[in-house]
Amino acid sequence: MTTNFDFSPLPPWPRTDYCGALRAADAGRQVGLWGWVAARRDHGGLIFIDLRDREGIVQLVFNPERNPGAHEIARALRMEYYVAARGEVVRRSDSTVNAQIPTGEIEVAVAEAKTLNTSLAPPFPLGEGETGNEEVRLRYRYLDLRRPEMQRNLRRRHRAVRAVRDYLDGNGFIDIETPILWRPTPEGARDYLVPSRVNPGKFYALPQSPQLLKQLLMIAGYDRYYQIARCFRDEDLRANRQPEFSQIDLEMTCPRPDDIIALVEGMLAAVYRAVAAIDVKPPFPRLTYAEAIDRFGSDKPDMRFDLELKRLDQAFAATAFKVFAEALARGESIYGIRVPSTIQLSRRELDDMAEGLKARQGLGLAWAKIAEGGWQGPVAKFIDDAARAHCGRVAGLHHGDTLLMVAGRPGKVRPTLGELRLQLGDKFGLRSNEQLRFLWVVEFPLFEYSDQERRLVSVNHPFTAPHPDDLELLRSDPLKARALAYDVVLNGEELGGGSIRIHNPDLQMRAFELLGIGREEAQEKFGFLLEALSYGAPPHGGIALGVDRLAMMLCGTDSLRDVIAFPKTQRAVDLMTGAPTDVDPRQLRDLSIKVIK
RNA sequence: GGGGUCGUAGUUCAGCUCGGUUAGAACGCCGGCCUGUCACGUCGGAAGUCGUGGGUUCAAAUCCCAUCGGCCCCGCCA
Repeated sequence: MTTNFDFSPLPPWPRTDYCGALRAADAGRQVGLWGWVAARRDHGGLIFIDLRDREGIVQLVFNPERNPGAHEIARALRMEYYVAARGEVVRRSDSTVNAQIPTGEIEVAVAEAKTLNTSLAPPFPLGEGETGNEEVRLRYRYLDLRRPEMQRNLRRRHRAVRAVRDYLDGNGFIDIETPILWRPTPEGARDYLVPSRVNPGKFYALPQSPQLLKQLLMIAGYDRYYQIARCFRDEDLRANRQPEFSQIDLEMTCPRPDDIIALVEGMLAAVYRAVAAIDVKPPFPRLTYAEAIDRFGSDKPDMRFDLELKRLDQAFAATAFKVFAEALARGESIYGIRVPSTIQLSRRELDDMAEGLKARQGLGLAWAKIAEGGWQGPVAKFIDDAARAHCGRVAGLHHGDTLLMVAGRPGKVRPTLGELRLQLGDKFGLRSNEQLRFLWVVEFPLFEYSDQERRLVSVNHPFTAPHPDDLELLRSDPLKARALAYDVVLNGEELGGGSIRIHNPDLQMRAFELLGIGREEAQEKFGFLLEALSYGAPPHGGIALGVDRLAMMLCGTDSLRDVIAFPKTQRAVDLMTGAPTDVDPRQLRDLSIKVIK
């Protein structure tokens, strides 16, 4: 710890430029620079300092003969000292140009320098291309954020958000803030609760999203609303999930799904243009939910590669292969994946794959290599020519391909093969970030059955409008009813989702009933919504997109922590500040809260 | 709640299978020398509760048990 209380006044010269912004054209100019010492090369006589600020680094030269005062200061400089320097930009001689850095054609001959602050030796290197242990990086996040990569990531995120704001503003959307202290909601993720001191024993909840608030803004007549909204969900973390995150949240009156889809396509195109100078070309392809599940085993398929699932029930309708015949007799299905000849799976790899499926999913894997002389593999002999021909047609088999086959309930087989498909994609380098494959998944089901809760639950949320063609199904077979909901997917990552909302109070009440929310509970928890819908609520709908995930894609990283300034660990802890922490008993008393352990 | 993986100098890592002298390397740090380096060079030096606790053993970084923490995944995430 330093005991030096010299709070240096600022130097008498102004900062004229950013270090990293100087170029050959600046030669001859007198400049003032402030920055951190990124490298120090002391030749005993000449001293070179790489000075870094947010725009990059530039080389400072301290010459003991020309400026002994400045040279004396440079001798004491160490890594990460914060320094002000004044001097002339000079063109480097040909032999000393450094082509590796943007400022390499010039350097600054320092006439005067001042150390504005000293620094302890940094606990990890802050240079380009260096990353340390994430635990240490998070503990000293303010140093980690000095690293050029992190500076780049956060500024890309900034540019993306700016492009979104410009685009939505240009389309007549109004930015309106909504409360962070809100009310707990049944359904959905676990709420973060905030105790109310003024109302002992009562709690606010942090919003999981401003869903109902933006609906109320539509009812209130703002017509087009957006917000970069902070959302909170008290669920376990993942590489792409933090407990607090940001959404581009928007809502408009009287949209058709196509209107929202076109709007978002334009927005994403604007973002990619502004941030990455990449031309993404709407319209994006669309798949229905049913098709996505059937062909890719996922509601957010990665479209960068093929390896589609193929239903082979027909091919094996009359098979003598006992395992398949019995599965079909049980009403199960057989799905296959054609692995093209460009991907050669060894016997060992196939065995490992089969073992994995057996152990984790209890599913058996059958496979066959399509060789010149016919099918080869442990089960080939059980599969007759008719079935082979049929598989060949359905899956488009060629010589050299491998066909993977699994029998079981579609509800189990498809997601399992969908997962296997992604593993194969990873393993064989088919998921390159060079490609951008956007996709809309539409016509989600309105409800699904929750084994855990033993009731219907919303696939999207309880305010999602049913497809107008499926209103009758709400009575007869609600599980078959489709929703006016749509998700936008990029490279297998869900970027966002939205829907047309219910604007009729009776229909909304019907939806609550189907979810097992009785009249009384609905009134208590959503009375304000039902009431608002009764006052001339216009039809409305919208969407929300994850800002953090979008930033991840734009930065080509696979961790959300790389695009969030102060993220939390997997156990939802902030390693820098130690939050969450114990609190003073007095605070708890004020809140009428007793902690039980 | 569960599975996997990692934890050794400030940092990155080796050593751990098969227990045995003083736990090594590189980078960083400190000091000397050095006027064209840019990962400067060069000479010298300091630096370790081997995550923590317990056990086995004559002896534990190494084997066993528990525990804490980082990361990845399952469950969870309307």
